[in-house]
Amino acid sequence: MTENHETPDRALGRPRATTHDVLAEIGVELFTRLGYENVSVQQIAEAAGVSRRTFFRYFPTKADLPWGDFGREVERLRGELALMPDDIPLMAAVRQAVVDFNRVPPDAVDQHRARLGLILTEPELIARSLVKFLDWRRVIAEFTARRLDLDPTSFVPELVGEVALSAAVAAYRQWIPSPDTDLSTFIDTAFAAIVDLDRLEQGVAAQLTAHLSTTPVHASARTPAHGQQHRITTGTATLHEENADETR
Amino acid sequence: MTENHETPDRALGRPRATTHDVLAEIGVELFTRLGYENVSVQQIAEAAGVSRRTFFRYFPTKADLPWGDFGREVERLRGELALMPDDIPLMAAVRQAVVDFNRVPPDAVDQHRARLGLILTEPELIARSLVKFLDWRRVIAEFTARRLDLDPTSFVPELVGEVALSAAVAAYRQWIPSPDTDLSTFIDTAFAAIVDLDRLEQGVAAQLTAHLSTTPVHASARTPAHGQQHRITTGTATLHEENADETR
DNA sequence: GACTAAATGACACTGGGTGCCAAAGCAATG
DNA sequence: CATTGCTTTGGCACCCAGTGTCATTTAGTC
Repeated sequence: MTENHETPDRALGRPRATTHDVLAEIGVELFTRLGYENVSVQQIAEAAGVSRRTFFRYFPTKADLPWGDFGREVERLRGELALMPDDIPLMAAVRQAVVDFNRVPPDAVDQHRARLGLILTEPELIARSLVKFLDWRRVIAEFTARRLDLDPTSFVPELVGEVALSAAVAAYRQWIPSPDTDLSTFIDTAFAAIVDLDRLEQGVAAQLTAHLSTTPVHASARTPAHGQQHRITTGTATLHEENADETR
Repeated sequence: MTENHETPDRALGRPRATTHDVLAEIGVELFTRLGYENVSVQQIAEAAGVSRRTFFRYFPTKADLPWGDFGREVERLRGELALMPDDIPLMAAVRQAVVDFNRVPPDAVDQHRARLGLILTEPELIARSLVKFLDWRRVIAEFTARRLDLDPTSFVPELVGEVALSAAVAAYRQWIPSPDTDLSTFIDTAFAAIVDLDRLEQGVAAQLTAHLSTTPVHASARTPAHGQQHRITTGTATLHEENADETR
């Protein structure tokens, strides 16, 4: 009930006065324009032509607004993972699924950046993010657990979930303030870097940094469709390869 | 000012009526006994013989209580990192520093477990944890940046900070509900697992799980003093070695 | 004893979030 | 067309977290 999926059937009783999306849009607009703390729920409700009380029937918290229907998104991630063939190594599958999950249509990129910017900038929203990502992490952990035949709450699955989230968040943070960069590339690189973490040396890291900050959105960094093809099937892509590709 | 360091000098003006530690202790006790939401700041203040207003002069937020003086702890982490010789590989140094940082005297283990249990269980405290750990992560990132001669806000340093936090949190979560286990071992193993993430196979992961859940606190899992000696100096400890050690 | 510095306590106020209940609005039924 | 059933809304009262303000307390110092 926390995340209503806007049941499209329902035709009984008093009609709804608004939607999650409308409230979210109004809210994000006000937040980015006036600052999160300077906008009260009262204002958002009024702007949407709804009572304050009703707002809290759509969103349990003011801080949940920028997340929209995140429960739906989490299910999408679950779907991405379900599409991964069993013959792909675990981390390669997670990596690919997270990359696919974070692909947004070009015309929605700016809005997406604004949302993530809000979420990872405003302290109260940063706080909320961890709670929100609990389910996201659990999906990764469950996938890992299934693959390795372990309990989803055991060490390795939880660790993989945690690490995957790390990769995503670190990538978000770098991507947000950098227009004309590709989120997928950041995420993919983050996973590659994690796998090769123990080989970190000055030269490698520096080149990686340079590589990212100057790489525009280009075809080679995007997978064609949506999980059918797998650019990375061996799970052996490393920092060195990334750099070899750059310093050719 | 958010985290007062209980300046021991000061002998002017009206004396303090309480301390951070006293409030924290009372608060944690009430939280664990009655539940976080069922305890108001009013109650805590009364129990400490202080006005509600004064409580908020010691802690900016109710959710900050279980953290005590975390700013001091972060500085301790910085200290641990500063002790690491330059000839130790980056990740090995981070790993060792985080392990050392999380070492608590035996008589304080139960209390520490209670605190972490609260922090990682109660939603509102979970939320606060991310904000709290921002500084913690930054310390790791700054260390990494210094080592690699990069900007602390660039990709690799932030990623290392994020990943290190992942390791710690995943370890906490496994350690909390398991009395008679050693936190250091969990953290150390988490780092080892991350470095070897791409080699994850069924057998390895399962053995790792079994290994951890049955390993009591024993001497070999603890480093003698405090950063002088380094059990892991090569940075090449892997899941396989951990298991080789176990399946001997 | 007057002065100064620092902390406390009381009060008022804002805003988030919840419980409760009457009223609104639409569909189906008769 | 009026009634009934169902669901959502809106208004109200209320609790609690957190903040700004200011007088008051309690020391040490001159």
